[in-house]
Amino acid sequence: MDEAGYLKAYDGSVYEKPSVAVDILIFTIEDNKLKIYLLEREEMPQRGKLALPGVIVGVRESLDEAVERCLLGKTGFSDIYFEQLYTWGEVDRDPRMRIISVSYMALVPIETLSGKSKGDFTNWLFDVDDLESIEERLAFDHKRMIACGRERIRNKAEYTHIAFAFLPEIFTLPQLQKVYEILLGKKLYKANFRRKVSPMLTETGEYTCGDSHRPSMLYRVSENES
Amino acid sequence: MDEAGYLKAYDGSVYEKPSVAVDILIFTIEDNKLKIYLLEREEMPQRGKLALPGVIVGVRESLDEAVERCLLGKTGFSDIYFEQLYTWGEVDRDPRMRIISVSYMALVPIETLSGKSKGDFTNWLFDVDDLESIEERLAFDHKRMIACGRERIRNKAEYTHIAFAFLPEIFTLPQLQKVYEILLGKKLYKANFRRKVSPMLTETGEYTCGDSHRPSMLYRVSENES
DNA sequence: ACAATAGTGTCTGTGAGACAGTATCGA
DNA sequence: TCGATACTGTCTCACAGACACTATTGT
Repeated sequence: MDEAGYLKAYDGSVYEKPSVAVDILIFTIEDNKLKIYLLEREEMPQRGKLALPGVIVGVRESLDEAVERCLLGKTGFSDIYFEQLYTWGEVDRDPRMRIISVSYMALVPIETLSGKSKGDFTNWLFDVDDLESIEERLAFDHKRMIACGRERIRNKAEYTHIAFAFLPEIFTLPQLQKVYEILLGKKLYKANFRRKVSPMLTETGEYTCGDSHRPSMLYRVSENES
Repeated sequence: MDEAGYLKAYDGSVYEKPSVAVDILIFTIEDNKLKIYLLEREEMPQRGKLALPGVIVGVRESLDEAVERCLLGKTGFSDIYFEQLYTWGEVDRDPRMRIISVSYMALVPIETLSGKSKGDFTNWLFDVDDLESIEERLAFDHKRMIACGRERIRNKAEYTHIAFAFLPEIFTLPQLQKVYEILLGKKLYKANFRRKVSPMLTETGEYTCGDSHRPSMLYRVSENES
């Protein structure tokens, strides 16, 4: 019934198919800013413009597998948290051909990126809350995709634990608070914040040191949370 | 570069493409229950099983246009509220061929459905909170799609106004409360509920009558809301 | 001693939850 | 008058917000 890209209907007629891609919004926190990983396009059209990493979905590959293939190829990592965002299906969103894009977002601690990196990642990290400055350089409809991801992060920071995805296993409460403030885009009160998050954390008993001020206790996420 | 279903890569090789479909979860409220519209499949495979209405997305048609085409074809209506839910991309979710499904949910008042219906709709409406009883009759992976939609409704009922999509323009507060109770799956306190919703409603001044008890004021959603 | 940041105690106001009461229809 | 449902008043308690206070490091 399905032969290599054509769809044969019951009346025998044959239809063209759209292509399907996944595009990935890789977010991280660097210099107290929420940043996104973008690549400079090397091919026409839109050559030189900034684009999300993405791949065409193969016919024998699930969407999640395509995401993992893309993440592994672009960053050298597997084992990264990601979730589906939205599927963009306008006819003319890509000038080359009809292509439907399933967007995902991945959240990574900056330590992971710069640690085993191949190539210099930080050159390709852009402040998400200052997109205006690179607005003209963004390819296709990737600007609104990023806006969509930014909103999702803001919302999910309120009622889920995505903030932890930006931190290593062990972290301090001031670090965690800073992440929340960046994701939510507003200052928080220390005492209230600590009351709120402490029930889901476990003390390690260890402290930071060498900071020329009072040390900070190190925590990890409790077993039953995460 | 793109010829009728094949994707030609830069090295000249040619890849097969997946097909793309939209599947629609049409929800309504009937007999104080949240129900979903399902069709009995007339073709193999899974003939006789219950399936969501859906269509294959054409190459010159956006996802939203495909949804509208499907809604119009199955229900005879345009102008229905719908939103995208999730995109399902496992390789073997359909035994016939590789097909990626973008699921949407549509919310309609039962009056709209039964009003200008073509055919008897209520025969195809199933209680969403009693899926176990028809679990074996559900086609493909449509059961988990419905579960996904059910959850979305429960969540969005808390912080958005989707409840109104199930009601006509004019309604009473007891009616509205009942809708919320069905969507959330729990009883609410009358006084608290009224305090919460009344700020976004406008009184019409009209009342219900003939009900053998105290009449109920009729409301509509205020201009700046909805 | 001082700068700097970590961490705590406590007051206040708002709002959800719970429940008891009053109002108004048809029969 | 009574059954039934619409609608209102008010108490309590938990918790977010706000702010002032104490604690502990390096220099």
